[in-house]
Amino acid sequence: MKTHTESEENYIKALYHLGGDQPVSNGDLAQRIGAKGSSVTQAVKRLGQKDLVNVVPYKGVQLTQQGIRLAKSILRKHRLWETFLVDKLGFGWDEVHPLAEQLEHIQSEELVDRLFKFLGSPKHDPHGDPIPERDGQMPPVLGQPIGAFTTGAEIRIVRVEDAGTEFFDQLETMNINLGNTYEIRAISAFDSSVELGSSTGSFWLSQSMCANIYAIQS
Amino acid sequence: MKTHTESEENYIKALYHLGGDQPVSNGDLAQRIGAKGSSVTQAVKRLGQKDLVNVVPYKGVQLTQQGIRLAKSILRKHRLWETFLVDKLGFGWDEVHPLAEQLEHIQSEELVDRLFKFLGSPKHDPHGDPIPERDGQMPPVLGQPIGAFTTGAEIRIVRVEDAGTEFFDQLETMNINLGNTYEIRAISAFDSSVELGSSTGSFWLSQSMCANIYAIQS
DNA sequence: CTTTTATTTTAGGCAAAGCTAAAAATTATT
DNA sequence: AATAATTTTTAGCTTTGCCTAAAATAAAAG
Ligand SMILES: [Mn+2]
Ligand SMILES: [Mn+2]
Ligand SMILES: [Mn+2]
Ligand SMILES: [Mn+2]
Repeated sequence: MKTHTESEENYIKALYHLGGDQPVSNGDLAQRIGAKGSSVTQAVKRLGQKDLVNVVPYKGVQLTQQGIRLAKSILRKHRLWETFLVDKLGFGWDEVHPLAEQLEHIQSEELVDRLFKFLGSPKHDPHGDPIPERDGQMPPVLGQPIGAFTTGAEIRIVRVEDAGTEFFDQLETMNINLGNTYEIRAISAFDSSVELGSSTGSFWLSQSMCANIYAIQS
Repeated sequence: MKTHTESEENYIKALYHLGGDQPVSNGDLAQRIGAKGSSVTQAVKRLGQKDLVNVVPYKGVQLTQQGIRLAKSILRKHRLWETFLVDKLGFGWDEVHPLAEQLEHIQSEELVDRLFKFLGSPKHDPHGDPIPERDGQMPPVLGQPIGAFTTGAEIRIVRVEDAGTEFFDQLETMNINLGNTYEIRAISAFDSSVELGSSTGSFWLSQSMCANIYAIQS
């Protein structure tokens, strides 16, 4: 197991996010990384020499098996650290991402294993995203958008999209958290907003809020 | 509060370790960092431009007030993370230093504050070294070398020097830990080794072991 | 099937951080 | 005080990682 720079790891993670095992265009990667295309061309050339990606000039970049393995291990660390920050240190789920962006680059298998156990061997992070296992297996991606249910359904919130600070703020002010259960009271034929009900009352959720909140039938 | 590179922070920490607020020679710094003198000359020039150090060519480098503040904040993080790794994740005290060397560079005041509280506002790290306070104040440096006590004294181990893996291994096999209490049974006039006694028996400690173990009268 | 537009790569620069080898300054020794 | 030994600095090179501007290629439009 060689050791990689933070920049390299960020490229690998971006590639995994954008394409999984499929090719990704130079432009998309540049956008995601926040660098210019020319920098990306260079960077992926370096990654190619380390057999982390296959590069076809003008066509796209694709993670190798080795690259995918690395991507998952970084994602595992990212999501474990987010879990630590929320569960143990009491951070809000909107605050943890930038911190995990740093912590995910700490290198130590031993540390990851111990952290995992310390957190109670979690399968999902504070946003409900699956935490890759040691061996690279992925737990299920949970839930479907709230808008996909029908009136009368009893649902439990299991995942939220990372849709920016304002979205998380809105969740907070509406007191919506993972694990909350609601009944679908109504779905507006006009604007697709949804009325959720619980023991404490009911409220309406806009379509764009609903699109970023995932639930399962409970 | 600007943000610093890992390399910069390591230079600052090395300067604090070697000289505190006093000047440090290029050679000593190079040795500590593990780089060549020429690289160090360049590096401290950069630090000088950021007002973290004062450089007098051919004479030495000295931390500024700002540099000292930074050094302490890094040391605080280093020791808090070591405490976390030992107290919460169950690492051995010989394993944590290299990990803390990475974790100390994570930037977030909020994280440090929360970690500090989570750990129970500790004043000393797992080796007994003082953890700088938020404001830069230093808790006392505890204890004196075991060889400094006289026969009959009741002592409690409060600190150990970082004298390498073999030293820590020896501590482990002898089951010596912070907080342990002993009676000084004898001090050899021949080789300055010390006989320590407890309820479970007694044993001899070599002079070089004693020199790296610090205790207080209890 | 050209021509225009958009994307990607090349070429040339720059800063951080390291290296080696040579020059300069300091310190130690006759 | 002069010379020898040690330490420090300069000069010149390397790699990573990012930039801008220009050239090359691919994709879209006419
Ligand atoms: Mn995240
Ligand atoms: Mn990252
Ligand atoms: Mn340490
Ligand atoms: Mn460090």
